[in-house]
Amino acid sequence: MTAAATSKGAATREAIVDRALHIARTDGFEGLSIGGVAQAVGMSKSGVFAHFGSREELQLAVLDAAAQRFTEEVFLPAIRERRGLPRLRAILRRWIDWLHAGQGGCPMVSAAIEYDDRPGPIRDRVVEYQTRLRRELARAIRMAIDSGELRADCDPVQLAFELFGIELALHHDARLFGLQDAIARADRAMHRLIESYRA
Amino acid sequence: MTAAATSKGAATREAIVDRALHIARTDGFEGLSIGGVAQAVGMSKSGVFAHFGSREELQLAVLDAAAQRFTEEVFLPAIRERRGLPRLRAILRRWIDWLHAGQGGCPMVSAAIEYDDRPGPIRDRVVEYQTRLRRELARAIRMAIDSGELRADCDPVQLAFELFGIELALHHDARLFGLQDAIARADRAMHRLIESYRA
DNA sequence: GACAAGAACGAACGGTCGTGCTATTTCTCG
DNA sequence: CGAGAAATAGCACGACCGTTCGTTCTTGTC
Repeated sequence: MTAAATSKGAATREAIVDRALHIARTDGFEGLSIGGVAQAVGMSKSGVFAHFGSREELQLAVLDAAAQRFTEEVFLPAIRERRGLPRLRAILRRWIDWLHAGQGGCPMVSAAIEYDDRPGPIRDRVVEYQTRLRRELARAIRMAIDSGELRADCDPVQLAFELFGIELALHHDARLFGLQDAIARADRAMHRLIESYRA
Repeated sequence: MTAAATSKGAATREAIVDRALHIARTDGFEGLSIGGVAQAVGMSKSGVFAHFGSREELQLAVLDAAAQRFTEEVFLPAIRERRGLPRLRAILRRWIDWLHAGQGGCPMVSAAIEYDDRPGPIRDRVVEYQTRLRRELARAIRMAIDSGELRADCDPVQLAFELFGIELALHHDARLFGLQDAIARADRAMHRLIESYRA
């Protein structure tokens, strides 16, 4: 049937994307090459190529995979926490963990810097994911306002911007200056920031 | 003599670096190619190559040029302001201007993301420049503490970290979401942050 | 076990990459 | 002006790039 016979193909495709994501963490998305990925998964170039049809499609697939994992490891577990500050704190906590989980930098950060000046499908999708991320973060903040834990005059979008900045600085310092100091700085910055918005 | 006869060569070398810096703004440092730069300045590949001896030396020269311009346009003009908050504010002001002055993202930000996981001379120099930047920023903050404008219990390194995060978020949002909103967010965030450390 | 469909391979393509080498042009200075 | 040095061009090289094509091997179905 039309929907069947995808067991083997889908499995190797997943394996390819997984390895490619690993490569993109250190070499960036523009550093992804069909040949390099093929060698990493132990396949031929044309074998890898056949799964995507173009390099750009491979890059998009890797970007999608990165976004999906971020959602699964940062946002989804956090909804087990009570709405409001606990959930917001859980998101920030897991976000920090995410930034230094695997080796190599966050793929979404790399993609944002690499394509912020290059129009095309990849940039479009980066904007889409970053917009969604910021919206979800603002949503969690808004819940903390509604529950009375943050002040009513707190602008969720503004706080989301400021928290995002701390995550970026953490990402930067962790990779360039050292992990432990960066986490301490980020923890303290977030604590100070949230306290300044406390009801 | 050994120190003479460098007029013409140095001039074209500067022109090459200037154009290369322009390219690196949009394509990143890994996007720099001898051939691409040569075409941009209207020279032959080997002509450009002779000035640097390797691609990496060209990349380093571009990185140095970016750092020098940043110092000239952000830090040097700010020392005309009185020590303390005015000078700190001047730095932040010009830093914001710098981020959206030329088209293309900030080369130092690109370099930091591109090489944070790639050991080598380029990464080493990026770390050096970022360390210096953070130290100078902390120095300006310390002056504002000494002058009594910021609280004595303010940690200069911590505040420098937090301000740096806002600049990164500004850079990110300006290029992905739009300049005006990002500047407004960053301005407000910096104002809030500094007020929270006011004596 | 036959057969069709999917998956992977291997070779080849035009192109660009960085890097040498050798001429040739251009500048500099006595 | 002319000698010598510096600057640039031209060409070739091996390697890798993304992509195409035809073939082979594997897989699942009757």
